[in-house]
Amino acid sequence: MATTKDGTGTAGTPERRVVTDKVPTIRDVAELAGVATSTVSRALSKPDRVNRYTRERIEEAAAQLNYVPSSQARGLSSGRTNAVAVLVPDITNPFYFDIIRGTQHQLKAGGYTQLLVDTEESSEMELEALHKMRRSADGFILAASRLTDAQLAEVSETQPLVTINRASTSAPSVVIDTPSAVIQALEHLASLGHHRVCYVSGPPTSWSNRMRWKVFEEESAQRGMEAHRIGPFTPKTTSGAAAADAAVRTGATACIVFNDLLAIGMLQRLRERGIRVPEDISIIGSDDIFGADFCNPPLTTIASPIEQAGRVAVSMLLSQLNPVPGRASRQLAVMPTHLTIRASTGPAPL
Amino acid sequence: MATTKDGTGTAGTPERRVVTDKVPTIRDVAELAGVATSTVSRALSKPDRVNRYTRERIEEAAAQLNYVPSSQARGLSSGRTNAVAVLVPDITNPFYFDIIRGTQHQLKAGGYTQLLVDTEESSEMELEALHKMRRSADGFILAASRLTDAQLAEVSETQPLVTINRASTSAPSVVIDTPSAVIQALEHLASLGHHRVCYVSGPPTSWSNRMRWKVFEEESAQRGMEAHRIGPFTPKTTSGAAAADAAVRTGATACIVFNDLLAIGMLQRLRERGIRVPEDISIIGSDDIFGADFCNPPLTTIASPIEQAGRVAVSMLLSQLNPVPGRASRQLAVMPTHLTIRASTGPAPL
DNA sequence: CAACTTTTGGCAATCGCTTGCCGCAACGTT
DNA sequence: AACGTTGCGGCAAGCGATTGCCAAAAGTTG
Repeated sequence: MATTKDGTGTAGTPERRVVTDKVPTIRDVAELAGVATSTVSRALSKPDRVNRYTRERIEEAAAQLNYVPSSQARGLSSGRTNAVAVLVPDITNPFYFDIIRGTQHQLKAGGYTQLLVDTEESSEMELEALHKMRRSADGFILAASRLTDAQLAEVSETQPLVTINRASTSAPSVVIDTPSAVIQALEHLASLGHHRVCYVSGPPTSWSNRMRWKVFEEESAQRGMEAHRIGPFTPKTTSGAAAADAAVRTGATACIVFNDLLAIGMLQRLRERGIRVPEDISIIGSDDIFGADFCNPPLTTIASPIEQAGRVAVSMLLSQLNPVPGRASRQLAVMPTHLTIRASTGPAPL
Repeated sequence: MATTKDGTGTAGTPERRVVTDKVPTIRDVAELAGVATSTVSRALSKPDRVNRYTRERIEEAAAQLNYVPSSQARGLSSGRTNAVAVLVPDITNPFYFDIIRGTQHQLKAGGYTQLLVDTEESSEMELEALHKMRRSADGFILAASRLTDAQLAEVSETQPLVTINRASTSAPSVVIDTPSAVIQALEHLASLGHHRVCYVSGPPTSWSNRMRWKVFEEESAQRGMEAHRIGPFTPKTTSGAAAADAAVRTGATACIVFNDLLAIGMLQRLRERGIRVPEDISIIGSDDIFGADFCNPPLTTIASPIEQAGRVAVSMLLSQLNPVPGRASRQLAVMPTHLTIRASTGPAPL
């Protein structure tokens, strides 16, 4: 700050031309450069609309005054805010941290500001945010939206949005390749000799939860495995105890768990109860969140490039906001998954 | 801007007054309520400036139109943006997640929007953000600022800000009670019979890192312990391996580590090398981040209410932004700490 | 060289809201 | 009864940019 430069002469009190508490506006720049404000505006946002020489003069003036355009004013007159709201169901959950990291990164790269909102797993709050921020965001990224298809369709009618982990016909989405992931996991368990498997369910409003169970059910049937299902559980470590107990009661020798958080909670409970993982029961989590590699035992999990999902979602949104005439924007991105095998899975007990 | 307005009656297709794609402005509300826009504005932001009856009529009209004021326009004319920027050195780090969660929560409660920025551990980026967002945020929360005292003083001159984990005479701050924390930790180690202790240092630009070492050094001297120091290390799990190796080489029987991330990384490396924790070496982390309780072994750590720190920081900032005449706003908040003893510390080896 | 097209920059109208100032009523006060 | 007070609402001037429209200047063309 306090850039003490004074370009021209400014004879007078030397040194004191800068700062002076008042922030410079486009008019100050225009004055200094000897042009109209409209020209400054153009020079700064549509560079080829003005003569190169003029532009340079303006840029110099702007730099000299340390000018930063007011996003407020800009937004008001242009209708764009250069901000994108990212809605997540639970900031507490490390899974979303990765998404946030991805979106943050990509938004910054595109010159956008990220408005982070926690919807607390509630579709009402989600709708409310969508409504209230309508004016202050150019678009929305909905991570694991809790909205119904109808709501989603309606909302996407009026505002640009991209969903993550929630397929939808009405809005572009980034999804994880669940089927393939679950199949890989079951394959892994089958090869270890497991026959009785259990799906530990997450929030019923979660689309990905429903998807996982669907594939789990079909695929285990196809392999002649006995499929159980317990839940729903809140996807937090604290629900792990209940989940673990329920899982044990089913008699299953292996579980595929809605997410790592829950899986880690189960791990803790099982250890408390003296049930050995993986000797007595195998656990597979999902998401490969921070911590999955150093919990005890390290968790076998369905890994996916979550951060990248955030990035891709942003790109899709931005290309929707600033369409390139020729190219249609992508409507669906499927992120690949792979099974990261660690120590929480092992041969089925005899 | 294609504003299609026609004020008066618009008798014609009945019923079609609502929605019609165009978002309602304050003028629409005023018209519907039969008052001037200024009255609407007041009714909505300074309720007792207008007659109760009038206000109700306006509120009703607003509700009917589904009116949401434009934060852009509001900001432009009022000079306030109702947004606060939260600057963190590294969104990757779970420690900051807790802060973000805290600030998010409190900001929402106060009707503010959170603008999240990752400064990537760089003081330049921090300054740049501070500068660029000057107009778009009413205030700043600097978590673990990397600025020098002088820079901080200068910046806080022009914009309201609160620092977290960084004491400063120029700006209100929320800090962790480091001395007490380190003393507790050393006390714990002493009682377990440790004599050779090592401080595993984090980023040299981190104020809390410097503080911790200072207290560590003084206090261990006072107890006649042999104090080593290694580092600096990047505070990430990946640096843990180097840190672990260096720590072992010092011959210390216990380490206090700059943060949990690094400590967890060390735990992994030690385990790889077959060095037992806590039998061969004890490890104490700091922050009690997500994962500290379920890593292997669970980490003894200096815990502090981080999320609350975020909340407190926001309260301090907001009370600075909207001062209550009578009450001076707090300049310093010290968050208490306590040692959470888990399984990574034990008696010194013989 | 006249007629046209392109570039380039200025004018001024907005964008949607806030707020200082003013005026009108309805109420007390002496 | 004349004169403050107060309470309440309207007028209109901005806030700081963007942008449609226009005119002058510069470049092209036959």
